[in-house]
Amino acid sequence: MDTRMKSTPADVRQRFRKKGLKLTPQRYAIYEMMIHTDSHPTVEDIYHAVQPMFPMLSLNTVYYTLTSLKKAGLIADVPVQEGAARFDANMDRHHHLVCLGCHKIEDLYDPTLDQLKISARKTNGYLLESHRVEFRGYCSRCRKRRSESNPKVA
Amino acid sequence: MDTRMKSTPADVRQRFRKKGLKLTPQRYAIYEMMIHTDSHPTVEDIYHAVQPMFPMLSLNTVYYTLTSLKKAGLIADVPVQEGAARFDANMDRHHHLVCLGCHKIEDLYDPTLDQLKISARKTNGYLLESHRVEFRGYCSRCRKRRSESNPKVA
DNA sequence: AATAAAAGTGGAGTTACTCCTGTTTAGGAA
DNA sequence: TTCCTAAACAGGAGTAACTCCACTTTTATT
Repeated sequence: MDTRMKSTPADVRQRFRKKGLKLTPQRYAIYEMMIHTDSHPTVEDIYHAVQPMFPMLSLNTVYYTLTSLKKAGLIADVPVQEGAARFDANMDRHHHLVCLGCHKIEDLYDPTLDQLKISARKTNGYLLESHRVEFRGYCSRCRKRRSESNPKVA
Repeated sequence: MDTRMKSTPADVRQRFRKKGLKLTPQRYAIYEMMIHTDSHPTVEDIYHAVQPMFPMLSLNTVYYTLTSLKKAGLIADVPVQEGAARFDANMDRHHHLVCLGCHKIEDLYDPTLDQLKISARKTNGYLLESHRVEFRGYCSRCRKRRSESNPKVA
């Protein structure tokens, strides 16, 4: 179900090579970190996770690396209303569940959503490439916090 | 189909009152402008459209007004990957068609998309409030521009 | 007409990037 | 194995898009 599971160092090396990306220690660490989380981290999150291994790491390098990985199609970014950009190394077809309270983003796998179509008439002349579905609400923790301060909300 | 059509000045006055919003000339002009466009304008777009009528208008007022209108549920913002936030005074249920070339956003009405559901098991404990669907591609103008410079793309 | 809360203004401050310059390094070629 | 060049890295400066603050003005109510 998830391509991230079968990413040995050799897999990563080959994947980078195929895209013409050089494999530097910093870049490898950033990509590794992203592959092993499903938290949709921000640039800051990634920087703080990787910086201990590379004390001289520049925030700039994180930005540059994310841009390179995105161009190569190895990661994607998740559009959000609030705050900093969020990134995702899970390139399998999926959608998102977004918490309106804590801004947590969870993955949602649903083949029905993958197959959504709209009639040609409604595409308005667009050549469609993809679509995404986002469900919004409150995660269980935020629900609890909200119902404690305001018993009216479920 | 579109609540924006039946917004006379009296309607707007009443709508504001109901939400406890004072009706100032600046605020009225901003809301009016938003009601009469389907371009999903940015803060800058709104400022430039309204400022000629109010030479002393502060960009800050536009931000403050948009925040107030959003809190009151009279407008919504559209999450986008690139650039500044986009706003929408069309509060009817609808989805969006986003151009990857020029970042134009068009409205998409489709009852099937409105009624999407996911199984309780997949909601992961979330209390869902809403969902949105975004179709991405290239609008007719960007398609033409792209096919001129690169005949391989449709 | 008086009043209080809300709204408007301009300026300073902050966040999240983005650009620039110079240095280092990966990976292919000699 | 060393050499070479494009790619990648680091640090600093610069910018866009807000956000906050202090003060003034206006709205809607009494």
